[in-house]
Amino acid sequence: MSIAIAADDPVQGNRALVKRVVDFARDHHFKPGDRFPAERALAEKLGVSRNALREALATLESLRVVEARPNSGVYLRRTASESSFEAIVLLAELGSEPTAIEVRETIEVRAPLERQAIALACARRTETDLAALKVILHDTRAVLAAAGNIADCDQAFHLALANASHNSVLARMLNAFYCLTLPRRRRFFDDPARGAASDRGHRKIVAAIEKRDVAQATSLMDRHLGNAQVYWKEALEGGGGAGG
Amino acid sequence: MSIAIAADDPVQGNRALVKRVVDFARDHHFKPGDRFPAERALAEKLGVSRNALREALATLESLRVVEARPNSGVYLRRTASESSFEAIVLLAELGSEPTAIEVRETIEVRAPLERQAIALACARRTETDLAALKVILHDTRAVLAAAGNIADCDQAFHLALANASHNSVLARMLNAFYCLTLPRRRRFFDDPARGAASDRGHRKIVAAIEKRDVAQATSLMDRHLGNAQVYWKEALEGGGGAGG
DNA sequence: GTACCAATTTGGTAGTACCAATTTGGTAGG
DNA sequence: CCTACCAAATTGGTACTACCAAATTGGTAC
Repeated sequence: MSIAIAADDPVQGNRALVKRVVDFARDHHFKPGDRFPAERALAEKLGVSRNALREALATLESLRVVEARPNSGVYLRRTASESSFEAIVLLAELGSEPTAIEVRETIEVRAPLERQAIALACARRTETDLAALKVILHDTRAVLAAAGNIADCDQAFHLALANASHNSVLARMLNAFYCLTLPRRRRFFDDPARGAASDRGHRKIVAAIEKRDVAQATSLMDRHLGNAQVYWKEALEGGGGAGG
Repeated sequence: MSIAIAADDPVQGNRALVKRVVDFARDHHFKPGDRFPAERALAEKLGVSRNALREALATLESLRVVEARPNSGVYLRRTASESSFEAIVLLAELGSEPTAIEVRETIEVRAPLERQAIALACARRTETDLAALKVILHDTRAVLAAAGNIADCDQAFHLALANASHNSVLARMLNAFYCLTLPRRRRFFDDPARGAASDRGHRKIVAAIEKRDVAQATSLMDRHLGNAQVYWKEALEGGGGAGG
């Protein structure tokens, strides 16, 4: 198990144009159901070719943020809940930090998912899964010894946990959460003490998974996530970040 | 609260092309990390313009199914867990029924999300939320009286429940689940008896939410989802569908 | 064997043209 | 005055060509 995640691109290609289109809607105080200017006009206004704009619109349509009606126009979706969770992830990758509300909502959803993941992992984890988790713990200790930032290790740990649940849907969702919060987590782990505390929690969790002790593992995860939630709430008023 | 959901298009526009690109990878036994033919070559092979192909690739890239590397090529993402959950939803909308494994995994994820939604709904539901739920119950009874299919009512009910949780991230995810399973649910509710049983469960749940009784509401939801799971499992061997 | 350069290949972008369906606006007929 | 009808304009959908910059490739000169 390597530590290669999805989030890597520094706002490039048509991603930047996607952001500009979203910004256009925001700047013009678009409400759900509102219509965008015609493709030709919008392309000229944004200073790009119609092709490039259409690729951006295709992206936004696949995320159910907009809806293109032939011979009519491109419309903002009627409700936010219609659009995809991935839309938030995309915007986050684009540099738009999630709002305080989105962070709260994300925490509320992540907790039961992580709880389910660890419960399934206890039941289904293989020796390979266990070995992968232990390798990450080993790597984490190495980074901590060098007083480094363990954000990547932390992400790898939780992703390995999700994989150990042998539920790819769950893994996809949790991976999206990690991509969403990676920048904040990186800042959070600038404090090595937090990294060490997180690492201790991880080790206990791995031990519980090794014993297949569902009750203890979920209990440990609840505590682990509880710590994270406290930090997130601080971050929402102050300036820090959150851990996992 | 109307009953307007996202899933409506019968495979149109560039969605069809997206499916063809995915099918291309499947037919050629692509493995994670494999490279697609160059855009110009692939466009010709699929009999479409490079523009149309690029729009399809933009869609697949936003769903993290493929990755385009400039001056190199378009590659299938290394792992399935890297790609977005929305990718499954998109493919489902395209007509690719989810596999048995995906159905099992979906159930395992949906349950804790639905549980969280109802818990939050008990705490946060407004009178408006409650009224919306009751309107849907009323509509459902009307459909049942006409021996109709309550799949849309069922979806509206669970979506209203998600909205009552006042967590848009949760609502987005649950909405994705409903879009994913709508065709099967529609077949499931061809049997009016199942519709009536589902309706009874919904009414009890609304009563519990009205009393803000979290324990009872979650208990009722567990039972409600438990019924659905049984039917899903039957559907995986037999031919039916599942309810919610 | 090595260093270097030119041709090819790649995704990224722009521009133009056309199609089909819809909307719009005016006009002829009642 | 209203209706019915038709033509022009608008819209998203598609195709084709051309060019760019970066990377790869292959051969050549040293």
